[in-house]
Amino acid sequence: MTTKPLIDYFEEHLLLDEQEKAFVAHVFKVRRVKRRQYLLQEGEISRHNTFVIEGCFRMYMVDQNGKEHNLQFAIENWWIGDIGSFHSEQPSLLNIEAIEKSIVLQISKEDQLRLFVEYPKFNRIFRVMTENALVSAQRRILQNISSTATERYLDFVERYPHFFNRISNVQIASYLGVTPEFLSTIRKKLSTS
Amino acid sequence: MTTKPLIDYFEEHLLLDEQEKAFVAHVFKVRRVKRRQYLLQEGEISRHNTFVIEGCFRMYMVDQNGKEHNLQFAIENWWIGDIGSFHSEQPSLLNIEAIEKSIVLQISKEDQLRLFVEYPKFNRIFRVMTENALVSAQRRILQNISSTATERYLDFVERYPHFFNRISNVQIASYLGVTPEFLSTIRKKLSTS
DNA sequence: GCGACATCTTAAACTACCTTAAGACCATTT
DNA sequence: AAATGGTCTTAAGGTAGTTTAAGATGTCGC
Repeated sequence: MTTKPLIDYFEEHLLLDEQEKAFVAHVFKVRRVKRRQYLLQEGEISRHNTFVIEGCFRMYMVDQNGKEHNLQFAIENWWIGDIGSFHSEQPSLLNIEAIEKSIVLQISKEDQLRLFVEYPKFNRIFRVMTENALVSAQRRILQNISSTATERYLDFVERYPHFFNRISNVQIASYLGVTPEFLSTIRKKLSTS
Repeated sequence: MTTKPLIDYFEEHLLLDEQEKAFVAHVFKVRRVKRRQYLLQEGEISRHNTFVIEGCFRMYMVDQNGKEHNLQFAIENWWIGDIGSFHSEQPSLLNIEAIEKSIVLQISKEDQLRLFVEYPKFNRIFRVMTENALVSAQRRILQNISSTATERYLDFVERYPHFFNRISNVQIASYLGVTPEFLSTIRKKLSTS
């Protein structure tokens, strides 16, 4: 039963009855993804919401100079997707790439709407999930406008130790908003002090 | 009827019946706020969710060096509040200060829970509102890690022309994550080119 | 009309971060 | 065994942003 981690996740918010569990198992589809494979590419419309069962992803934007900037990582029990594109049905500016061989559960927009209409409880669960994501995003904004790169790096290591062990420094630098070279000098200063 | 702008706002998402409108008018309380008065101060628990009828606010954090960093502004028809503290009932790290003499509508946590339970439609409205806020926050994160201060300033002016005319450059600099002095040199360079 | 106070600007010295380029160290592929 | 490509590091010179201090302007209470 591949949907077990997802049902467990939902039940951390609200308990589900058998009918709801069955519906979740029915509308979320398993998908296996190779390393370097994309769930979403710039220009496409995001048609699915994705929950990670196993593996690791990054979501990034490419700027005018062709440089990549990581907005988010996702590992086991995290959600990933371009909410804006998913809702507005406009082409996405983001890319979602598997950093490791992965297994995910995906729900389509139509099924998610059915989920909300037929089982209103999920409106509430998704509202709380989104609120939590917003709080994290606000934390990161404040950190970006108030901290040095060194402070941001230390906070990242402390806050996401599991990410830190799985993700290359190139990707972490891109998440923190510095060049890999500068992250390297930060790490050196920290290790020799 | 002071709640009209709020009901109009809700109805941009979903139409309300008379009962729902009456409940909204009942649970949202009008509050008048002087310039420089606070809706929330660091260390307090956020007990209300606030919708601005008239006036202007800023929400900011104070860092270890005593410097203020603006997370958000809010004018007519915007929401403002520390969602994290409101939900977790933990002391807030944020301050919300009136930049202008203002009028707001506030709902308590208990009433908001009643709203969600008795009129489930609002779960959906608030979910969508929160999703939109999250998309904006993500945009800002990407901009912070990928753009120069000049680009961020130009984007701010274009995106929020009404803010731009009402808010001092000191406050805008604090929102953009630069010193007021540097914002001044940015503005000079832009005006002489 | 004066004093007190906030806002905005300018400039010089300083620090954080970037660019470019190169070399070392892997893990894969051929 | 050699070639390839990704990761991490080091270093030198450049640009973006900060700090401090000072002066100009404007606004408000009295």
